[in-house]
Amino acid sequence: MISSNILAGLNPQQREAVALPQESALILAGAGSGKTRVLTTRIAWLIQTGQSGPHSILAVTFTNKAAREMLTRISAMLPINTRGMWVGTFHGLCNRMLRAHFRDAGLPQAFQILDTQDQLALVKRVLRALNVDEEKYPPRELMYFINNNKEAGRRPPAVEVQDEFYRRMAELYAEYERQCNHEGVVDFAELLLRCYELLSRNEILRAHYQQRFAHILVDEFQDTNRLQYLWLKLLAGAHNAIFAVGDDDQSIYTFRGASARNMFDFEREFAKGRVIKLEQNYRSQGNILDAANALITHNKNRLGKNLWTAEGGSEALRLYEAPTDLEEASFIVEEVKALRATAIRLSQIALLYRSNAQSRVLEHALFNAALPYRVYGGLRFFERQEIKHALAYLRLASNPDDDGAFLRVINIPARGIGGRSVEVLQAAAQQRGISLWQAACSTPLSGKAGQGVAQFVRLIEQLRQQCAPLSLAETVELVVERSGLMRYYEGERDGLDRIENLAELVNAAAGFQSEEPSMAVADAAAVDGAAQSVSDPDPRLALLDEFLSHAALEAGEHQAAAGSEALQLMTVHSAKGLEFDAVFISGLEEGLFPHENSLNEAEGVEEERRLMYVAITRARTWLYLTHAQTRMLHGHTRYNIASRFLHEIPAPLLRRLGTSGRRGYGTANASATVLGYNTSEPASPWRVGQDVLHPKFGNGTIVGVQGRGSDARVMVNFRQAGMKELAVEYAKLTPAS
DNA sequence: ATTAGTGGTGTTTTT
DNA sequence: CACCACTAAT
Repeated sequence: MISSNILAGLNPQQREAVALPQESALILAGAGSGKTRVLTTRIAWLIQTGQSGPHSILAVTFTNKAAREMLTRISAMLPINTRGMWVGTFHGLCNRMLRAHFRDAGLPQAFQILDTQDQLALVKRVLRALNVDEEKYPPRELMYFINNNKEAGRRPPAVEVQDEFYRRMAELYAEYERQCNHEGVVDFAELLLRCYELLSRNEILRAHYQQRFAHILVDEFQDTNRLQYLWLKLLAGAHNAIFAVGDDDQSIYTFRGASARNMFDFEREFAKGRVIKLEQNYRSQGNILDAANALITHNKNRLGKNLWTAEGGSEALRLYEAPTDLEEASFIVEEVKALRATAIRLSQIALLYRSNAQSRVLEHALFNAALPYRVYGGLRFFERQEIKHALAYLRLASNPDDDGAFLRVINIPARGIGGRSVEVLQAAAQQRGISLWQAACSTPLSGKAGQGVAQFVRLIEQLRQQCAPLSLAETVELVVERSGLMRYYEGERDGLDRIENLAELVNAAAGFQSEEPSMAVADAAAVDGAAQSVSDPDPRLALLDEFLSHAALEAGEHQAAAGSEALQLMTVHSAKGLEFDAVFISGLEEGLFPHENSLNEAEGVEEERRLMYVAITRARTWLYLTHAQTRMLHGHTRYNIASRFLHEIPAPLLRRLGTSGRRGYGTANASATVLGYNTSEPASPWRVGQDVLHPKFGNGTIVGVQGRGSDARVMVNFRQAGMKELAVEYAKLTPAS
């Protein structure tokens, strides 16, 4: 049997999972237990044993990285064309389906996708158009409100309103929707909801896809939200098998609506008891795994699972307490150099942190030490200002009713159209129920602004015509040139980088068109018996729209050359699914990790702990845990105590490195300056780590001190009342043991 | 209309 | 600190 090749090297549980019959099942797979391997091998096995063609397989992941990884691995196992398979993120797959059936979904062919920036801008525009008080209805909050509701599958009428505030929020949600439909744009959540509604309302399409995808495989199932669950359920119908792989201990996206409930529901509704646990870890050495296991047992809400490894004992975890964040960074630099000297590749070393803001200090130190590094996250390629400008022109060329794109570039480069003129256009558009573009075409303005608008209209019209016969790369090149963006940045201060990025955008387009022949046409044509849903998309325009979708959905993950020998810097969230020989987890401080915003939420700390669990289990051999006594944040020095998670790791697993750990308090003058204290001043009783009693809030621990003398303020974490900032002069604090 | 400068404010994590 | 929204000066 050929299939024995594929199954070789798997342990009994993995093998059982891969070769399950065609029924739904839940695979509870711990970190490093070969989850991705099982998933990809399952696909290969289904195909190789002739149980399924590539055409019948749909695999969903959460990140584009994971999707690519999966395709690579499948191609390595089987010499087949993976084109027939649907492999991608929920958003990517929904987009693909909506592009193929835009008419049935009630969308214009050239519908555009809003990223978070665009969405927030649109929300603000809606609020402004209605003269809503932004103090009372903060744009951000409205955006979350909209997204949360969509992710729960609720359109405005279905929103439960308890009070006036939420009644109004629901109204604004409806207004936002109206505007989106007008402009032909969809946000991330809309992709999912719209696709779900398309399938649930259109029987022909639903039947088609249900018949097609006999095998649905889901990675990182613990991260699915309600709507995604319902979407899967719809697609599975009564007969298809869902093979779901997940780990409740690695659920770190509940803030985005992910719910462990889905795992319970799935087991009940689909798997019906077919649950396989993968508990053998092939990644980490003993001590690292012991630390992870010990940590996670502090969580109450678990399905229960314990990882073990056949690997023997190992290096202790290394713990380092730095006086400042700067010294934490230089410690890391030194250790990285030492690791490199023992022939560890830089690309096998990761520096992890809780929030993106922490990367600056690290980057600075690495730069000075001339260590090559690569930062994931932060500002991505397609989110850069100059790129967004260029994309806005492209969007207008495809869909001129996109008001967001219109506003972004109406006066870039400057055409003499100021806020005043834009307001006139907006008023005209609103009054007549038309887009800004239509208003610009039909509203005569006087003077310089009028000329500017006319010039802009002509430019866009020219672009639309001239692009028609061109390839994607040529289109992008033309737009970048003719829009005047190149010239505009030639005159700017930091324009050089931006010009390079614009050139890079042309390259990206060239790469895209060669590797991504338009799918929408083929997908639509593949639906037999649904002739009315087959639209007649112009393949060239479709390719431009696919490129624009790609820009929104995949914001350009690698900006540095992938695979280059560089240190890997990223947040813990983006490290999920990856593994490294050596891992540094930095900033292990109360308030940072666990993040202070999570302390007030009911399940907040448990999620932070899962996050820490994810971080620890990224490491194969070496794991460094670092924290700093003081840290610059938001322009202020903060005084932090060690993260509770450090106390939850058994002491014998840890080895303290370096200093006395107390350096910086009172001894060296340099440190005293850093701390902002005058060394001659008597030590204040209010110090980080001090337990205190407050008449109203009860017992707590000081976690931060700011200022001194009568201005002094302390941050106290109260056991009952949570975090409070108090002025020492007024708060009746007493030291407690 | 555009620019520079100011002051106030907020902030996790990501498709 | 960094991003904004608003104001004053060109």
